[in-house]
Amino acid sequence: MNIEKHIKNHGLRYTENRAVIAEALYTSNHALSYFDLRDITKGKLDKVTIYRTLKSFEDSGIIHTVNDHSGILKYAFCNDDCSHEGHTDNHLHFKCLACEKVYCIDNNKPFLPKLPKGFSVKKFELLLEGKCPECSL
Amino acid sequence: MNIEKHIKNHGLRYTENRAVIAEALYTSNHALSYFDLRDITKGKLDKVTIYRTLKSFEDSGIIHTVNDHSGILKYAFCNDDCSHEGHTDNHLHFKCLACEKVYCIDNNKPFLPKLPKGFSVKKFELLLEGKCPECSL
DNA sequence: TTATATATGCAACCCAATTGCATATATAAT
DNA sequence: ATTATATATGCAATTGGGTTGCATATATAA
Repeated sequence: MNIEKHIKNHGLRYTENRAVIAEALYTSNHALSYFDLRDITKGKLDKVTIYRTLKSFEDSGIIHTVNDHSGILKYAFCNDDCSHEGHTDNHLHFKCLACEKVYCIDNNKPFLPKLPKGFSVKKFELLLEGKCPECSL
Repeated sequence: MNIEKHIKNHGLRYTENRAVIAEALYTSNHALSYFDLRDITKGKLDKVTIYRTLKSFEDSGIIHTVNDHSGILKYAFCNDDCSHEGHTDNHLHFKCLACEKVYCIDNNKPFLPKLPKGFSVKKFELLLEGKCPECSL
């Protein structure tokens, strides 16, 4: 993964800050919050810069937001299917009730529950909660 | 549905305010926010009273919260399976992208996607988005 | 090399939701 | 019924994640 190219390929200017944030999100195995990123960058970046960087990344399809109902938004690196034109809809997130980490999990086989007549589905978001492998040991 | 009994059966004191809020949630076909309830009660109830009533209802299993990622929590009446001991896990919510109403829909046949080894699921929340019957006409 | 668009930092702000505290009211005890 | 006690309510102030305005800095285009 060439972070600089990846950022530029999504139509964004490359900066050191963006590289650090993108790198952190890319290498993490779970979704990161603003606070995670603030700590990772050791408070060197302004809050607004981090939030705006995340917004730019989201708009351009580099990352997507994860709402785990904690009140704190989290962000995760997108696979290659995402772009500024839209994100893939197979969002499946797993939140560990012990460590509270949120993992992105490939939803290999999309399912769709039967809905009453008249409802048509454009996208969905599935949040599973339980115990992650680390916390199950 | 006897609202007074229902409230008392869940271990809460019966008050006029609670009756009005419970009634509104019971009769609505979609989840209501604090703002919806403020309007329904014509601003006669204090904001804190509404929020605390909702909290009490949720804690006692009368209602459950619905997070539709709008930044405003919504609340919906529970079926009889819920109590202070816990809510049923079959949460399935449908948010209309047109009118933005959120509907609770019975998840008759629970599904569970295959997860990588080590993940165990305690509960899940599924949010579907699309068009509701009214907005599809 | 200069011009221009975008990125960054600081301060102030937004707003859904919560907390502290005094008062009112529902239920329990007598 | 009457009093005692726990809970409900209202008001004011606060919290906290996230955003906006604006001046300055920096990346890219000309």
